[in-house]
Amino acid sequence: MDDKFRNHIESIISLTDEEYVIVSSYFKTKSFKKHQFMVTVGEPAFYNYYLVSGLTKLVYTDASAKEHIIAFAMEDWWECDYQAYFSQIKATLSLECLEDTEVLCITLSNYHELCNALPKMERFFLEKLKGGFLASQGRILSLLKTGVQERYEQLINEQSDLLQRVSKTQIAAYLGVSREALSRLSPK
Amino acid sequence: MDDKFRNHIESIISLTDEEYVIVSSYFKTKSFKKHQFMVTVGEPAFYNYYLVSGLTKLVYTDASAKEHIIAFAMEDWWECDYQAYFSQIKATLSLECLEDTEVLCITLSNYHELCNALPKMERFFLEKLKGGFLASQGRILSLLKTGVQERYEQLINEQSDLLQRVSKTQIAAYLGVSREALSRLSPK
DNA sequence: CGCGCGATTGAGTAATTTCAAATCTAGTGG
DNA sequence: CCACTAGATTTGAAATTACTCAATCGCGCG
Repeated sequence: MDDKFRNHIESIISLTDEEYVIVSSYFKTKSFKKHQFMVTVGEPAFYNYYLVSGLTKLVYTDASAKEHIIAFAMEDWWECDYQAYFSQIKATLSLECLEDTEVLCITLSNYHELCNALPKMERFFLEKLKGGFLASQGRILSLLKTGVQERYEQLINEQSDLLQRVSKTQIAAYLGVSREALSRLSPK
Repeated sequence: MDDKFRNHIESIISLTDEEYVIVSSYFKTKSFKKHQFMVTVGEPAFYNYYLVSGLTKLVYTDASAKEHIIAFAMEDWWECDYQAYFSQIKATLSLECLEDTEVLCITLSNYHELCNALPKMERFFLEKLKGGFLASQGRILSLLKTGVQERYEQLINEQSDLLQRVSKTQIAAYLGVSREALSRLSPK
């Protein structure tokens, strides 16, 4: 049933059947419907989520109710308000489903216990964190390079799958421009 | 001599004297003068640097020779073109000294060997990566919240030390606005 | 058919960039 | 102590870009 998850982990470290059973035991399965919130602003972020399927957006809603999308997450990605999760404080970001979504999730204390029980999982999480860090730095760079046009084209090239699953309003909130400005760019 | 470095590590994991000797043996000391490059675009990023003292900027220079500052790094920070370092490809970012800088540095292969020799160092690096990831996500958010004014005020509050050591031209390149626009903001 | 949502278009306004010139500051040598 | 220079900062003004608010278009669904 969770072959996908096992493959995901084994792309970084190898596991025996017994070890995989141990790993699995620390996770819980959940499902969410489109428009449901996996993390809600003002509430604790109990879980770190591995997306088995579906699509979510990690959002900051500012004082004037405008949404800013920090990241999309889909199949095989991990997502969460990590600031809130790791510090066990209330979430300032929301994680909302844009499609029906299946996840495996783990609490922070289970995460620590799992790393104790199976230290090599620490290497796995380190690699994931590394990936997240590099992706974030790349995004900072693309936001600084100012050219909205360029950012949009880069998105078209590198994440064309996203464009088919997400409204342009969401894309605009991700690129950091108004939906009208996005609409006036290059050949659709 | 390296008490500072030891304290830095021991703020996350504890080390015996012998262990600290092992750790140290994987690092090399270097010093750079103001305006020297610790990482140069087009060359491999051989080292990950721990800054003992000094100040550096991590920069992307775009096609029109405009500089975009991804991050500043100072005492007790780690910095490097991580994309290039971890993938062992040529750097697309430069790391330049804004002041004379003393570092401890480690190659990628030494990093791997160190983690094998002393697995708990993996937890240390994981924590550092976590810090970098959270900082990057915070920066993405502050770039999306658009208000340049707000970004500048946030910088004044949270990094007032930086303002005294860095020119406004650099600050502007970090905030993502022209130096003229920055100059026209709030009461200096 | 008509409703509702997303995308587009239009027009006026606000913010930012660009280029140029003026000002300021710190360090140097007379 | 003063003049001089180089670099950084500020100011000015025009041009560009993006935002906001409003209206319209397009399409799927009940």
